[in-house]
Amino acid sequence: MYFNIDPKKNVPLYEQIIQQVKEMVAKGILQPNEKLPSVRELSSQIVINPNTVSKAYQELERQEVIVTIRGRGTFINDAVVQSNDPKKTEAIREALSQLVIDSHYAGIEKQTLLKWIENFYTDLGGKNDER
Amino acid sequence: MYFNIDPKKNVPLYEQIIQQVKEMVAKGILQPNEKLPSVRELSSQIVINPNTVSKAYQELERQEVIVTIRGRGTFINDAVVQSNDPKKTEAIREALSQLVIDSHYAGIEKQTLLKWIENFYTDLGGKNDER
Amino acid sequence: MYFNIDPKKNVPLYEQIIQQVKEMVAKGILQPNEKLPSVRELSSQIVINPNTVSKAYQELERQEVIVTIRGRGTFINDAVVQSNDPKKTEAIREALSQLVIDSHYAGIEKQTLLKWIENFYTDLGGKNDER
Amino acid sequence: MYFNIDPKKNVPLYEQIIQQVKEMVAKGILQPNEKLPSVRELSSQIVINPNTVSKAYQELERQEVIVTIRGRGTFINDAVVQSNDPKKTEAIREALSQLVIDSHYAGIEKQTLLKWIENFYTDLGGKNDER
DNA sequence: GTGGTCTAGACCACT
DNA sequence: GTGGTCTAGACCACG
Repeated sequence: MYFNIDPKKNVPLYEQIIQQVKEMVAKGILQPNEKLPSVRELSSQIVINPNTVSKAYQELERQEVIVTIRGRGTFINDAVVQSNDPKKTEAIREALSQLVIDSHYAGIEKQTLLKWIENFYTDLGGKNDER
Repeated sequence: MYFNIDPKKNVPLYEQIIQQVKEMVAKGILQPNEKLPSVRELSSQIVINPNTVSKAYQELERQEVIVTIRGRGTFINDAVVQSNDPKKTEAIREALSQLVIDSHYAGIEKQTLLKWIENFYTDLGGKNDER
Repeated sequence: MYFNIDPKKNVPLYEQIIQQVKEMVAKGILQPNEKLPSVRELSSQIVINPNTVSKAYQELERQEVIVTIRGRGTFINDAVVQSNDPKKTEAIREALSQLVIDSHYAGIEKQTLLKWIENFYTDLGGKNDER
Repeated sequence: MYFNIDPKKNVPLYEQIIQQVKEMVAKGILQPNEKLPSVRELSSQIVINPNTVSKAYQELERQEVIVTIRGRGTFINDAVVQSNDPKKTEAIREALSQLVIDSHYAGIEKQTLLKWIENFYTDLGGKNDER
């Protein structure tokens, strides 16, 4: 459970936690039913306000990535829930569109983008192999 | 020059303007040296405060997408400037990484992402074909 | 943190703030990671609108002189970033050229200019001596 | 009489004319009593609004760089008038101070600045030799 | 008419 | 409490 939180980024701290938990789950670093550190533990580990960690956990629970069992703690959900929400899909499509345009201005070629995507999926694929 | 500004999005209004101008330039809808609507014009067209449009224009000028000539107006820059800024590149790489993870949770397959990218580049490529 | 803002100058207020922060950083009066006054604090201190201070801070952040951490405040950047931007260099060269011509008309001699430059560098050098 | 006017610069057009006339006079390219093009001539030559040229000429006359003789035209003044205005001197000193700080951030070394000044004075010196 | 600057005042997200 | 965004309205320099 190593977090890499950077307050200087303009991504909110709680959002960074969410992203990294989801990333670790997607990559299989965090396994189903594995226990997460408590809010207090994590907040002292990454030197952050407990409320911020709490907010991240609440959002992760809402997204069904983790579940909280009263008195026992928070755990990774059994299975990755795929939302298949059309709104979410459209949002991602738009974000990708903007990313292509930004790449254009940054001088990044299509091949580079495609290669990156392949690599990112390889990272996720490692998880599937272990199944 | 049709803008599609949505105040309900959590993307700031001025950011939406920036994105759409950059998109239109990248797609060749806006040609080099073409005049943009004046701050007042655009602000009344999309029913927004002039200061907000002004902020967008100033940021676009900083990115060298447009140039403003005092007392005359703002114009698309002669050539698209590609920054080749390593920081910008890394930021895009990270954003793409996060996008892949989000796609994973949204149930979007790799093939879909790759197809979208191809399509987006076709939109940009149309500009080159006309040259 | 003493600012000397003069609304009568034709230099914009936000530009005066930028200049003075950069000056204090270059002279070592403001140290890396030091906290700047909050937007509201500074705006009430120098009797100016908060938006104007905000604009100055945002530009300083863009120039990587300061970093802002959400909900916590703004801080001097760890290291002074030297841009080495050819455009910026050329702009300074031109400004210096104009300044020499203006000096000519103002009856300022070359030796005076050279002496002033030496003095200004002594002010900056004091910082290096303390290292 | 070649002018190099760039509307894209954020220096006002009339200011650019003033600067270039003063530069040409200081370098001896324009000699005392030499006739300047009329407002209409110059405005059509550099494709600019006549009012803008007029404004530049008025300011140059105020600074006693040129003189207008009714019905005959405008001419370079007999001698370069050196103002020795303390306010002007202080303004130049401040501008130089800011320029040194900007150089610091742009990664320009003191030696480079000094060398540039020497070069600029060599350009002016050519005039003195011809006297 | 053009953009640039500034003020006053409001609301919001983040910590 | 922190900065970020937006509105409304004003004044100014420039062309």
